[in-house]
Amino acid sequence: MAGELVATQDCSSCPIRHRAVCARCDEDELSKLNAIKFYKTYPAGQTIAMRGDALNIVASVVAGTATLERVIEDGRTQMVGLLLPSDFIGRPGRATLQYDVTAVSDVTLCCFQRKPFEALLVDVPHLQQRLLEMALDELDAARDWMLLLGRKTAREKIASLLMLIAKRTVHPDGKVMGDTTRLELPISRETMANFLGLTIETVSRQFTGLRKDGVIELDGNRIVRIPDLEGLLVETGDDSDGGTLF
Amino acid sequence: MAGELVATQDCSSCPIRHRAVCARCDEDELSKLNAIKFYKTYPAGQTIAMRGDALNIVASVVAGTATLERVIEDGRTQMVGLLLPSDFIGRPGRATLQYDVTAVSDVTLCCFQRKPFEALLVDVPHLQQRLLEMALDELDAARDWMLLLGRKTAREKIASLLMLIAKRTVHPDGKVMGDTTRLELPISRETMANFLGLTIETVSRQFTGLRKDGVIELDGNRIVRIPDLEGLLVETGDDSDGGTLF
DNA sequence: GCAATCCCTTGATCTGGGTCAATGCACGGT
DNA sequence: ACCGTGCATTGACCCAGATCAAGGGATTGC
Repeated sequence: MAGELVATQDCSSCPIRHRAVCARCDEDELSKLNAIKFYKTYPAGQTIAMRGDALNIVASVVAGTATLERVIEDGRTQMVGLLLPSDFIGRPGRATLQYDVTAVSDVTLCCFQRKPFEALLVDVPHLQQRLLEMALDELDAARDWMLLLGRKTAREKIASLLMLIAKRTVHPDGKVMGDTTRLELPISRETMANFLGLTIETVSRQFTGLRKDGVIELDGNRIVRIPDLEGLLVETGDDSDGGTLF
Repeated sequence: MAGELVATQDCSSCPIRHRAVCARCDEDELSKLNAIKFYKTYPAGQTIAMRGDALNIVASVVAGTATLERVIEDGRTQMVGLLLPSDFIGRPGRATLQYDVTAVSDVTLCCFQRKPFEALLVDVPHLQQRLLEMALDELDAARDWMLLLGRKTAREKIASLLMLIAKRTVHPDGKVMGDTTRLELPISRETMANFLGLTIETVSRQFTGLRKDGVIELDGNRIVRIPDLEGLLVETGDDSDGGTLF
């Protein structure tokens, strides 16, 4: 596992506190977490870990975007997880990794040594509980994603992806979407294709299609404006309960 | 939630003990589990629970096959979970159900009241741990499934499904596949289609295709014989690490 | 024995999205 | 300024799998 060691910081300032493992810890527990914690950064494009690697850390994403991918020998690739800030990597009780983990943008991870982390789990029940909650959330997300992969059309897939990114985009003012209709796509066309089970050509065509139909506006190829969110939802065939896809 | 109440049995004889929640319990813990436990059966085809239902139990599948499905308004259906004996339904901390649960064959569930079950989790850490393990297993399975849905061809999908059923089929002698090449499919063509993100016509055609190519033999439409397991694996493009799809 | 279902198969045809190939940028390096 | 390299777009064509439609057994009830 490559990546540059950055610094050991105090967990109380950990940017992921709001959603990740340390959110409910008291001072004592925090100091224990701090003792086994360190930060690493990876440049965009770098492989963070490969399928089959022994994984002796667990980590939270602090900044940037990473992906989990399954690859068949012939090169076909399916993304199986999109890791945005506050998402968790790795699992207690599993020594080896099932997927390739890749940094899509520059990524900062908040890492914990796996062994002592697991030991801590035994002492701190609410950590275990938090991990279970996160695993169940991921499971729900994975299942919504399965609906998308198995039954949605290319256009619906793109629309769902845009909605997903919108929901997970935190604007400088701290608000989440709704107020703004401007999105920065954190991933390339290829990454989207691997996410959606499409080819990059189809992704590209769908974007131009949506643009020509006036559903979205493109500014460069990473900025999307969605004037009429409702219109997009209609495209999505969205279950409107919002789903749990991240 | 319909279903006929069967009997309250002693947990030590619970057929799911080997994989489900009570596997590591001592006598005291077992008696606590027994206090909140009861069995229910559902006839084939019956809806066990609908998306949005308040779910005040959790349960293990003791016998039979059930499915978890996500349905879009226009009728498109994607199965997101296949529940075979020893699989677990429901989740602590979630009051409502995200998916439709349907009995495919006659199903017997070993049910626990959700509230007291959750209370028990707090007292019995290894139960919590077991649930986390199961959730992570399901997550791995879901992710393999995503690869299947997003990137595999119809034939590969069928082959993967057959392998999956083979792995989960327990023969009367207690052995799992390998020794036998004869499978009983627990699900209909339609259910398979919803599993694989295909139409029933395509599923049917793939079965005849595999038969004509000599890869499988059909006896009726629920019995499959696979003379050459290797041949099927070649079809599958199987990652050969076996994957974790159930 | 005869409908009526249910589930499955098979055929004919269509089409969404894949494949192959060319072109268009935006960039960093020399 | 000029290339090279890495995305993204666009076009032409094709094909796996969907769709539409017609039977083909089993099983059940009358």
